[in-house]
Amino acid sequence: MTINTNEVTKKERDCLLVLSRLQDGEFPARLSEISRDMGIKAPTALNIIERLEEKSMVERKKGMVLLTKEGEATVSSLLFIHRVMETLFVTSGVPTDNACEEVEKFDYLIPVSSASKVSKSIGSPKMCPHGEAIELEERQ
Amino acid sequence: MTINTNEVTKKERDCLLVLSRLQDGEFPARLSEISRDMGIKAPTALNIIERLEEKSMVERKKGMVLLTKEGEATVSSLLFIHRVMETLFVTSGVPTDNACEEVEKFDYLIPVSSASKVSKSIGSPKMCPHGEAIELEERQ
DNA sequence: GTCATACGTTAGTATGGTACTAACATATTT
DNA sequence: AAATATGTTAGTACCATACTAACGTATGAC
Repeated sequence: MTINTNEVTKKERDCLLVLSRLQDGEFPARLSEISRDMGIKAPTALNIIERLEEKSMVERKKGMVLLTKEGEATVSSLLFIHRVMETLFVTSGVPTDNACEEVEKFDYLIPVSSASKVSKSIGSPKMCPHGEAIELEERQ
Repeated sequence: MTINTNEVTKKERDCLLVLSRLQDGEFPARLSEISRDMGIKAPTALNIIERLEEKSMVERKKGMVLLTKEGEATVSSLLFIHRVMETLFVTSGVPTDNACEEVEKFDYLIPVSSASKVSKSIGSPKMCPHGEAIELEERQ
């Protein structure tokens, strides 16, 4: 499977991550929850979700919004890239909260292959500053 | 003076760098040259230049397009950030040409303060992979 | 069973960034 | 004077982002 970062916009990226977080909870994500979490109105969120659907990253079934395999792979890449860059920033002296905010503005523009190389060169950290695992599910 | 990266769009960034390169030549930059260099039509380039003018980064005098002090400070920041990230990528194993292409997609979104910290943490390199100096004119 | 609330959806509109063509104005060069 | 280059204006277009208003559907309260 192709790892498809770089094919999403900033808000699509944000939506994918919200979706991934919600999907880990008890119930599947619903539009109202997504829009609330993203701080945008339902029609705007729907618009983003429909674009993600066209990109085969999301499926909808009876009001539930679900990540596809492709969507999950993209989330996995995005999280990996985000955490690598965040770790780089924090170990360089950027305060953790700043690092997170700053990195989310550009992480989705970095190829996973390059983030992977950067990760190795900073010692393949296993944890990001928030204590989340740094790992990549699929590799090509 | 405030260093104002993060206040430009991708094309404004590109335009500033083209402007900086042209300004180092014999003659001041002209619209036709800028649009040729950027690979876009004159009206599109003019539109970008007008936005940069509103941001006080550019001035126009009799068809000449000139960077203001603020514009030059922004270019200086942008080049610094670009070269730091490019160096990081290349020393991590990303081929030089790829690194340049990839980094220009997101360098303008990184705060100079963070790039500065990353620079120190990778040993304050003096040269980027293209042999250009890595330095910052103004610091706050 | 009806009413209210929540939710999803559609339509319409708006703004900003990027991009074009066509047309025109102005200046320089031949 | 005509041709060429350059800059400018107007009009249009597309995408991403965002909103409101309105409508349909469903679910739970009473």
